[in-house]
Amino acid sequence: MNVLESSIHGDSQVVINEIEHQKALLMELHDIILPILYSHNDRKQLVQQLFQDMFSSSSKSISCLQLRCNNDNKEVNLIRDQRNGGKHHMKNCILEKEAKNNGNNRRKTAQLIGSLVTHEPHYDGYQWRKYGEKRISKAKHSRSYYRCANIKAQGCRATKVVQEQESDRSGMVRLFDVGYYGQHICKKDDISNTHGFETSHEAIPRIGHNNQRSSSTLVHDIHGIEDNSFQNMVMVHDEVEYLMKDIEMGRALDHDVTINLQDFELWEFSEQQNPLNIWT
DNA sequence: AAGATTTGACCAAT
DNA sequence: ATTGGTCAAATCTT
Repeated sequence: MNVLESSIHGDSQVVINEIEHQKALLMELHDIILPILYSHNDRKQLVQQLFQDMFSSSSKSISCLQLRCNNDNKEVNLIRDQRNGGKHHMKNCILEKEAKNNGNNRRKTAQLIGSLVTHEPHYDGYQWRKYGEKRISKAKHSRSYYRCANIKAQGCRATKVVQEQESDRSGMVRLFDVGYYGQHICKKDDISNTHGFETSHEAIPRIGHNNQRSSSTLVHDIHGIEDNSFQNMVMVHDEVEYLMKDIEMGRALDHDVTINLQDFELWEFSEQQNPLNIWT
């Protein structure tokens, strides 16, 4: 790994830290402002919605960055293996083994390839179809099971499992554990409806409010960018759009965060191990 | 009508 | 017997 690559991932960590910092400040501001507005119910609702939108937007940015880093690492490793003619063969063997196990679909056979904790479990750049939900003993929230939407068209057998965590601060923050199983073998833009960056699953309902969205989180018109040599890459430029929106918000809150657009494009070629340790 | 989600049933693992 | 992952019919949405 060269110095440039190292600095690129370092930058992404800096951005994540800054956004986390913004979120913390937002929470503080939220706790200060809400009590002041106790007698102005109409404004209070609006302000609460604005806070919710800003918080949600920051969370999306972090999710994007985290997943981005992970996908880069996986893709880069794959490309390196292809160059070396080595581990890639092993990967194919694993996939074949998974396919052969098809007869036993009642038990999970795909290996866990990663997990993360996020506020936006449905916002990871892939399209998923829910195929089950289960109440888990001793857990407050049920667990949801999703398959890649490309299973029919391309036989992509990737799945993910989402479960909301029980911890909760002030009712405003909801955290979800997301586990990813099996590698994506699909090209994402083969799905008929690729306008949404989020999964087609309905968005997580907002707490203590109707589901109307303010202008800041209105429908994002996002389209995937496919690079033949980097299939399954997430949509770099669209993430940058999101990030720029969040940076604008950061400026509004008087936090000076700078992002070099070129850095994000360069991530596709970096070879560093996961610097964030988000995949456990 | 087609596609997506919900939900109870089924079944393997423990 | 219990748990949790998956199936598939029913239902909902577009």
